[in-house]
Amino acid sequence: MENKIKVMLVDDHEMVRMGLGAYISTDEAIEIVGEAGNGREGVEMAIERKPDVILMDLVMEEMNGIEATKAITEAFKQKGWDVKIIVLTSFIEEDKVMPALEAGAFSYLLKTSKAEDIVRTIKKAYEGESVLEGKVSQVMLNRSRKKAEKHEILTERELEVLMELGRGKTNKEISETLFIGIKTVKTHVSNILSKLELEDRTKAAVYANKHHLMDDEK
Amino acid sequence: MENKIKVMLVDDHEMVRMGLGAYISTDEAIEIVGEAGNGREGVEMAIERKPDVILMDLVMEEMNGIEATKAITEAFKQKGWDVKIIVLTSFIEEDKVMPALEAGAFSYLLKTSKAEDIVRTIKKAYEGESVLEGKVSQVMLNRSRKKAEKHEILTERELEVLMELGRGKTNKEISETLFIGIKTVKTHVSNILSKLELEDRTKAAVYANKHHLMDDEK
DNA sequence: TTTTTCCTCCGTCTCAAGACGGAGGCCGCA
DNA sequence: TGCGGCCTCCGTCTTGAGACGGAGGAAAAA
Repeated sequence: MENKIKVMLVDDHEMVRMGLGAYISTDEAIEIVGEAGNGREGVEMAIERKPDVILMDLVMEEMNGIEATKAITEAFKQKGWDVKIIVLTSFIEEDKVMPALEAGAFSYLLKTSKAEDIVRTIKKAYEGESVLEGKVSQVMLNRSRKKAEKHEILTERELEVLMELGRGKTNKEISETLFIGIKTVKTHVSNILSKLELEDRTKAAVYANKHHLMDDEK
Repeated sequence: MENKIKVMLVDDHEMVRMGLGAYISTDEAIEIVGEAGNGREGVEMAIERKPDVILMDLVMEEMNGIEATKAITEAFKQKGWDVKIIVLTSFIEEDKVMPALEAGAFSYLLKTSKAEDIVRTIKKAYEGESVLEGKVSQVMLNRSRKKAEKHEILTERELEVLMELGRGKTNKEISETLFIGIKTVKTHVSNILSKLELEDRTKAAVYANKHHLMDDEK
């Protein structure tokens, strides 16, 4: 058979690559054309070997799966090639499902999946059919339903203030950080509290932390 | 050769078990005597098959790796048997390293380890030599050095108050929750702030959240 | 037993916080 | 062009927060 599905593995766990490789290769319709241990390698190898399907881990050093996915889909689009990327991850990381799909991931599977399910997903992906783990679609539903996250009704500036609140700063400190007057900060804080239906800055700080609003720097 | 090292795998990722199994079995000195997909199965199977070494994942449904490790070491100790449990996990989960070792884990490896390193660790464990991933020992050092986690110098009562602070409560609310006077709450808060070298309750709330002090109920 | 530590409560005083009202400037949209 | 939303700043007023000092009781340590 000439037209085997060319599959590439990108995962920093050697044993996972071995396990996947071992099982997948037993299927006659599939052929492993490469294995990469991190995102960067994965991107280079993908461009070099033009696989049909890529199994991509998310958590990796050097370059994570989401960046790699984005890089590969962009590169392939430029060249007019086609590839289906299946994200394969250890557990459902809420905040990574959507970014992964936005980056161009085609399917989303958990590593706890049975080997035969993975093979089935590869074949379906090759045929153009997307597979999302049951729990994944639930997460997406939650997203779109809970989309009315309270803090999304805040203006940009108020959100900045809320982030500073989340760091535990006083009005004075915030005014110095954002280069505005203390009175202005007070106004923003008041608006934030009423919009979020909170009583005081402490509750706002807790809110900001629980919603991971300041995960950028530190 | 009769005396092969009897190894058991406990991991809910089928492909990891396959990968490990495939590689390990190629070594003549080692024999896989069982594979379990969660902690409970693992415990039962361990008691039934008396392996010499167990490779144990931490994150599993049904019963996690730490509980399983504890259960197995206790059961084996009662029966006078011996077993070395090697924890094999995806990434260093700070809070789980120590509990795992306390539960009786003998070695601690990352899944990013190369297959041959894992085999080497198995053999060393069988011979009684413990192997800890480099980063793991660093974590332990950090622990013992940073052991002076600020909030550990707080009295029990102050810690309770800090937890309420972390939930964003006012002095009045705290006084009602803990059935003490507002003045008393103020005293505690003052002491907490000076002990933790913080300026106000908001910073204390952020501190409590960052250190996951109220992860019990909600 | 004496001493220390911790939890409890009281009052006073100062100041940051927050509510409320008002106002000017900028920008996008109708 | 005019309207509305947003960011900015001002003042006044009330109150919760926090510092400071003092004190009693219970329980553990010396």
